Amino acid sequence: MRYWLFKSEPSTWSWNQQVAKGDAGEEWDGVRNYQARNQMREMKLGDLGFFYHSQSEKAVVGIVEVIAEAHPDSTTEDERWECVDIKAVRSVSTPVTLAQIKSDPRLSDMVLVKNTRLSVQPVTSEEWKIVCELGGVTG
DNA sequence: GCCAACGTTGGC
DNA sequence: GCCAACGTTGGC
Repeated sequence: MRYWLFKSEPSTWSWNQQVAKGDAGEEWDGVRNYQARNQMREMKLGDLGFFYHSQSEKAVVGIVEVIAEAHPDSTTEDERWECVDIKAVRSVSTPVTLAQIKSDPRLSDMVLVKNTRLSVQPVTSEEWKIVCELGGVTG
C-alpha cells in the first residue's frame, strides 16, 4: 500500500465535486506532465491519497482511494497520457493547510513543499500519518 | 498581479 | 544534444 497526493484547483475540480461522484469515482484526467503521469502508473488498486486544493485554499481537504489503475486519458487522443480513477473516501475533520505543513519540521521533505508544481505526488507513510493526525483523521 | 521555479519547445 | 525562449503553475 502506497500513499499519494492529488492536487487540484478548486475552480477546476473541487473536493465537493469529487464527493458528489460517490463510489463511482472519477478519472483524474487532464494531467499533461510526465512526472505526474509516472506517479499514476505506479499506483495500485486500494492505494490512498490526499486531495489537495491549490490556489486560494492551499490545504489537504480529503482522502481518496485509487479504484482503477492507469489507463488512457479519455480527454485526449494522445496516447502518451494516462490517468487513474479515484473516489472520495472521507473528508478530513480539519483541513491541513500548506502553512501548517511548512511549519512542521517533520514534513519539511514533503514533495508538496519541495516541488510545489508537481500535481501528483508520492507521500511517505510517515508523512501520511502526520498529516492525518493534523487533519483529525483517526484512520 | 507578480514572480520564481520548472517543464517544454524548437533552433542550431 | 544543448540551451535559450517561452508557457504554465502556484505561492505570496
